[in-house]
Amino acid sequence: MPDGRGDWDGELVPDERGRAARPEPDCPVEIALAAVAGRWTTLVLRELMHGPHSYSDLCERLPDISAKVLAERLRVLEHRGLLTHERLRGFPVRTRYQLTPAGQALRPLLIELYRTGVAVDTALGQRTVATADAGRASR
Amino acid sequence: MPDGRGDWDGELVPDERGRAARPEPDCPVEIALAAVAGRWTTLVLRELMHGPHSYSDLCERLPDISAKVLAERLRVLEHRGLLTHERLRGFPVRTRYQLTPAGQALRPLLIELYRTGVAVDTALGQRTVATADAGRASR
DNA sequence: CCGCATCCGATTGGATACTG
DNA sequence: CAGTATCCAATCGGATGCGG
Repeated sequence: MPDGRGDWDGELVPDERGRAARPEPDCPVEIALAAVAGRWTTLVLRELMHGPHSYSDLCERLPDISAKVLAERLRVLEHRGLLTHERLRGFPVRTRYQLTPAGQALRPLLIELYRTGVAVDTALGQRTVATADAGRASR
Repeated sequence: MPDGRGDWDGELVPDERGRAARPEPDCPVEIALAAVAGRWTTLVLRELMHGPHSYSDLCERLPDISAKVLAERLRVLEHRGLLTHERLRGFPVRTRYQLTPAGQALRPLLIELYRTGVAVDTALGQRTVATADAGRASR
């Protein structure tokens, strides 16, 4: 075996890029994680998933995000090719943020994140009942 | 509408917990993100997905992770109920880290992260080609 | 073998104030 | 309306060294 390990799980690690021994930026898992990383990012993506929005649209729908962080998230998402922005002429000025196909490709991931969160929650609930003292190791 | 919005996407936001206007710790998406958050975390999970491992097993398979970070990841994952550890008697001492059912519930998410990373990559490749054309045509 | 303690540079995200 | 600029406290992750 090239990497000295023959016990890879083909479902979990379908090809060579998933066998990295360290976090590599070109590993698909890292690419996906980077796309949704950072506080507020998934919420911004959620809003953009149902169509283009202006900056102030996003501010309204996410009232507690600061201008700095929102601008930063949009900048990074654009830099990664996940969205584009377009300045619309007229007054007042508006900007239209819109997901690219690459950005829309994140939709199944958001759905899976939600589903997994529910599944973990459920499993923890079961565990609390099943092994009532297993989770109290930390302090 | 309770929240003044009737345009929620039922696939993306199946229930009330996904409609938060801010990152809430009890939102399923946040729960799942928290589980895989942090550098090295998905790699540690990947290793534990195919069975229990000792601390030094993990060190060997992830040679570049520092002891501090590995211990920290294991501590947090345990605190979240995603794994358990068990000290095995004998010499030398060994510790057995093992995923709980809640931890195993992360498997589909890891698979989806990989799949999404590939999809984003592919879409970006397409876009480079597509916008290269569009750019020539429109500009 | 299995970690924890400490130090430290870098990054993060929030608050506030200001501009085209 | 759509952001930028600056400051700041908190967290993160890596390195090193030590203890059970």
